[in-house]
Amino acid sequence: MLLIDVARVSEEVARTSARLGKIRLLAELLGRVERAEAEIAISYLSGELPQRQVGVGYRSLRDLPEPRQVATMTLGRVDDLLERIKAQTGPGSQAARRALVTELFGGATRQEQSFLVRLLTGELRQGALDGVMIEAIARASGAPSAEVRRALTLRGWLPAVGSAALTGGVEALRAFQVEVGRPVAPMLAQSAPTVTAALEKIGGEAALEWKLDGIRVQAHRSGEVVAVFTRTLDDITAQVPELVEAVRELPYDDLILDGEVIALRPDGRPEPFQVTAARVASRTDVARLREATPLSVFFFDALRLRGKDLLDLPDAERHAALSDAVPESLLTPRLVTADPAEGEAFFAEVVRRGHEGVVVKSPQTPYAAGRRGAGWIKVKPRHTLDLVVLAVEWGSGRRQGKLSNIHLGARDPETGGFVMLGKTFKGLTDELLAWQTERFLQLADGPTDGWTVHVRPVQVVEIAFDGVQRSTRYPGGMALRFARVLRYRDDKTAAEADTVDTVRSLLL
DNA sequence: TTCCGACAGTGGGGTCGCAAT
DNA sequence: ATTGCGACCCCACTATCGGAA
Repeated sequence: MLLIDVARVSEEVARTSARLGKIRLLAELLGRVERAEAEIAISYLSGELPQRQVGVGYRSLRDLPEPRQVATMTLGRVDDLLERIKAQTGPGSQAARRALVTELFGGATRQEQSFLVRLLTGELRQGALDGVMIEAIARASGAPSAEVRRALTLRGWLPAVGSAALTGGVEALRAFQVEVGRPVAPMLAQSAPTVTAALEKIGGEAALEWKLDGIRVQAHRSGEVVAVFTRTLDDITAQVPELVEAVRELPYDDLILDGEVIALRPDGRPEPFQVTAARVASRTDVARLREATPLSVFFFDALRLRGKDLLDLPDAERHAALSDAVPESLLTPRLVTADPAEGEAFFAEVVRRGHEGVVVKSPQTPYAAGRRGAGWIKVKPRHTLDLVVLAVEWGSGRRQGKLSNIHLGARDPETGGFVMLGKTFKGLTDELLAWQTERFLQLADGPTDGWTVHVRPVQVVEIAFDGVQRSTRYPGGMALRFARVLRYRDDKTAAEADTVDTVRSLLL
C-alpha cells in the first residue's frame, strides 16, 4: 500500500466529524491493506510509530525538501527509513538522521509530507486515535470491540492486536493473555472535588487510599526475574533497584502488582515530586543515587498472584489477596468506610502529612485496565490565587485564531511590577476564548513576535492550581503546578492581586 | 428526548540523556 | 561546560459524539 492512501484516508477522517463515519473510513482501509503492512497502517492511522520514537521532533522538521509531484512511496519504504533513522546513534548521528529525514521527505508529496510531520510530532489531529481505531479494527475484522479492547490492555500495542484480529478474528484476539514480563495498561482514576462527592458517586461503602505524589509502577515477577514498568509501559527496572529487591523478597514468585514509588524524607514526609522524578529518571550511577535519595514503594493492587489472574475480581477481593501477599510496610494505607465525615477526616490527615490526596475506590469494580473508570476517584486539595495576565499566546488546532495560553503574574510589592509564575490554557470555554481574544487585543502593548501578545497588566484572573514548585525557568524561582482558569475577575484591580510573598509562603 | 461516558485535543512544568557547540 | 532537542514523568480541562436511560 502507498503512503498516499493512508494520508488521504487520514485527511478524510479529519474532515468527518461523526465518529461512526471515521470508523467506517478507517475500517474500509483496513479491509484492503495487505496483511504484511497492516501493523504499519494501523500504527500510522492511530497516531503512533511502530518504532515508538525515532529521535525526530518538531524542531528537526522545520525546513523540508521540495515535495514530489507523484506519490510513489510504499508503507514498507517509509517504515524502513524510520527504522534507519532510529538506528542512528553516537557522534555524527544528528547529521546522519538529518540526511535520512531529507531522503524520507524528499520522496514524499506535499500531502504525504504534511501527514508525516503530524505523525512524527504526535499531532495527527484527525479526531481518531486508539479509541476510534479499536472500533475500526472490530468492524474490519468482524470481532466485537470489547475483544479488541481486552487484547489491547493485555498486549499494550494496538497494531499487533489489530493485525492479529484481521488475520485470525476473535480466536486470535482471545489468544492474548496476561503474561508476566509484559505490562498491562494500568487502570486510571476520575476526579472529584471532595471525598464526600466521591463517596456519593460510588454510593455506599468505599475504600480510601493515600494518593502518593510519586511515579506509578507495575511490578512483575517470574521466578527471580523482576521487571518494573511505568504508566506508559516503559521499562524502568534498572532505575529502581529498591523496588526490585522488595519484590524479590515477597513469598510469591509469579505476580503482577500495581503501586507507586516515591522518595520519602527520613521523617517519613514526602520529598517534592521533582525529587522523586529526578531519581527515577536517572539511569547513570543509580547505586550512588539511591544512597542520597532512597525510593520507597507502596502497592495498592494485585493483578496476578501465585500464577492466578485477578483482573476480573472485585477490588475488595484483589486487595485481600494483596494484603495477604505483601507486608504491611509495602501497602498503601487504606480505610474502608461509607461515612463522609470519617472520609473527610482521613483526607485531612493525609494532606496534613504532606501527601497529594486520596483515591476513593469502589469495592465492587474489577481492574479496568487502560480505562478511566468510575471505580477509582481521586481527590486532591485545590489552591486558588488572583493573578494578573501579562501576555497571551495564539492558539493552534481548534484554537487557531484565538488567544489561548495566558501568562500569569503575581504582584511584587517591592517593585510595583509583576513576577511571572507560569502559563495556562486550561479551563477555558469557547465563550471565554472568544471573550479573552477580544479583551487582550484591546490591551495589547509593546512588540509582538507574531506568537506572543504582550498586554498591559490590568486584567485579574482567578487561577486554581495544585501547588507551587521550584523553578529555574521563571524569575521568581517558583512556578505553579497544574494551573487552570476558574474565572476572570472584573471586580478586582491589578493592585489587589495576590503577591509573590503569598505564593512563596505556599512553596514551603 | 435528555443524559452521560468515553475520547480527542490543547497544551502546562520539570527532568534526564545525548549530540553538538 | 553549556545549549538544544527529544522523550517521558506528572497532569486539568472542555467539546463532541453516540449509546443509555
